[in-house]
Amino acid sequence: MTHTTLGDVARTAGVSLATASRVLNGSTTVRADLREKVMAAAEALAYRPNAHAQALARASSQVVGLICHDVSDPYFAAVARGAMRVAADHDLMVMLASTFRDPDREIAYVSTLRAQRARAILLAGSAFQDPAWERALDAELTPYQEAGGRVAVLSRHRARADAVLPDNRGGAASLARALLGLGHRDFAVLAGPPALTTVADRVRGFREALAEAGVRPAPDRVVTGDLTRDGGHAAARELLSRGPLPTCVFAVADVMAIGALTAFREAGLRVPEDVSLAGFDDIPVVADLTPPLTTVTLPLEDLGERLMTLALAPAPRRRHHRVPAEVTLRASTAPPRPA
Amino acid sequence: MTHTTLGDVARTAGVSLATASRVLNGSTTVRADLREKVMAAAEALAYRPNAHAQALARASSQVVGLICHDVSDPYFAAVARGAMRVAADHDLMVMLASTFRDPDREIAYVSTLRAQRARAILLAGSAFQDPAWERALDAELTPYQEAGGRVAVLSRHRARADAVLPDNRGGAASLARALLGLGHRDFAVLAGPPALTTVADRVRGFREALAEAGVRPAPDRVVTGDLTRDGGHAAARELLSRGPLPTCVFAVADVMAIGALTAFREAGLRVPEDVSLAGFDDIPVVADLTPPLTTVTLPLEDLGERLMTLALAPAPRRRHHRVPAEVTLRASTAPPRPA
DNA sequence: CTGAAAGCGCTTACAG
DNA sequence: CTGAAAGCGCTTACAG
Repeated sequence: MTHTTLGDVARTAGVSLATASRVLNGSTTVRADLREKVMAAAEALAYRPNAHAQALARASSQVVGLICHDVSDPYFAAVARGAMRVAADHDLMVMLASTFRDPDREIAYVSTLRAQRARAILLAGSAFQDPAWERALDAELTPYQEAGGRVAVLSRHRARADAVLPDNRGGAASLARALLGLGHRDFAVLAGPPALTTVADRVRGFREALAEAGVRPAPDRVVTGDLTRDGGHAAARELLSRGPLPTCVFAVADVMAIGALTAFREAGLRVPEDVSLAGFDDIPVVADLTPPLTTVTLPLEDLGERLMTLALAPAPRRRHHRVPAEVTLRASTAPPRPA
Repeated sequence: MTHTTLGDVARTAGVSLATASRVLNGSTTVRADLREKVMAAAEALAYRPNAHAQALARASSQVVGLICHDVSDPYFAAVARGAMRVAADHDLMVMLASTFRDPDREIAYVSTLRAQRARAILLAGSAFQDPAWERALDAELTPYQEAGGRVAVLSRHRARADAVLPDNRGGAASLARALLGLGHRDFAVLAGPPALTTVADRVRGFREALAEAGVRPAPDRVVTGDLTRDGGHAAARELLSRGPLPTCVFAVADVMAIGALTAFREAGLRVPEDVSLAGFDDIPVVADLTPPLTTVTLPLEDLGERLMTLALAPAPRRRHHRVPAEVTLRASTAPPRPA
């Protein structure tokens, strides 16, 4: 890679490196004729300053890192969109990484982003409830932060960092109450990997609210699957194989609910006539499903915007932005059919 | 940002910069005891080499740029996923940019990626059919390529670069033939911005195949909208307002078809009983819609993988990977109701 | 206002 | 095998 350098520009403009640098950085203290020459030379040579050299000389970079579990998951796609919008407003580039829910890979990416001297590192994926992982993550984050790096996390993490905290537990509880309100007493839960804080919080909130009403789903009515469309599909099939269907099914994420919806249809079951179905997140497409999905609405793009904004505006102490999660009732849930 | 430096490591290990560098780069020519000391020091200091300094010294960087129109569009999300997977295999980080279909922003991002000395720049978004834009893009791409940068584009571009070319025109033609085969003669098209090559190619292929059968949709049956869910929703409403519905509607992208499907349902129309509907792309969710959507299948993740692979494996001359597009018939299309 | 020079944090011939 | 030194492409006090 032999790109044009500042030296080339200075030479063809007949000025010193310093002057060329000043012009290109918008300093106003340069004589007009020299400025012209430098601009012309840069233009003629299609010059672009080497961002690495600038980062080194200025000891600051124009990149920010965003780590998520999977960009192609609509939840993260929406969060990334919001975060990238804010980054663009600040003339920052974002390095995006997908861990595919591999804890080790998450840590490796943080390390890489640290090497890149990213201005900030955003952890958009749910944390893993695993002390060893937390320690390893901390071992990367701490030196990064001590060196001036900024960290912001989405959802509950143990990391000492600014955080955007969607009310997963409260949202799930509200949903449970709404479903109880429709008359349901017989529930199943399609859960994701319990090691993920987000999953744990949602399951917990849902169970707690049911318990308040004296309702407890049987253990075999809580099915674990991948936090994906296919995971939801498989979990729903597993549920069907375990015996009589409950009147209402809660999938801890919309992507799982989508898979479940199709599994139910394939089994000849109608939603909500035969079984009510609810999800969580309110990713864009669920309102276009048939029936439109009842879910817990999170302002996804907004979450991403806040996350980036938090990371970019240093504060004396840690900040926690709690974000309410609201139940959105749609046609996929209805009162249970009288037995 | 004052991170630990190689100098710190060398000092605490009691060796020279060169030796420390060698150990950390895996050189085998370093005495075992010194190697140990260096490793220990690096570990103790939580040292991470400065990627900018490395890029400068080695004249090569570990990043590759990916420019798309909108990460939160499932089409790009899937393409990005594939591209990122390949990047991860090569230990490369990807800088992701969304242009939101703003031609100027696209060029600005190419320029920024050039400044980052990205190893490769991938243009995943459809090109704009606009000579001024093409010139401006070329003005960025040419110096980048001359300096050794690699460029790969997805879908038809005029740029002199490696290309992955989904058969948009052929796929749309095949779809048209399949729909004619069902008995349809009365079509509408929900089209995106005609300045996009992808849109132009799909509309053209569809029209050509209809023409071969002596069928021509009336001009007011071709409605233009944004290439989004909302754009499809609006276009479908506009179509409805223009008079009697055709028997079959082709949306040039699945995201538009999703919006159209909901618009039809809101209007009390049943798909496919009252109107058949088909899309293009086969983004993951369309198989879970009710009815599942007939569409033209593109191997989206694969597209992204190929794009990245192409960019990473330099070749003596330009390569064009043509990717077939296959019709996938699902329940959203059916023979027209006898009049 | 302008330029020579030092420095950012690495890598890598080149000596020894 | 190891180290001193030059160099990567910039920026920015410091002189003048």
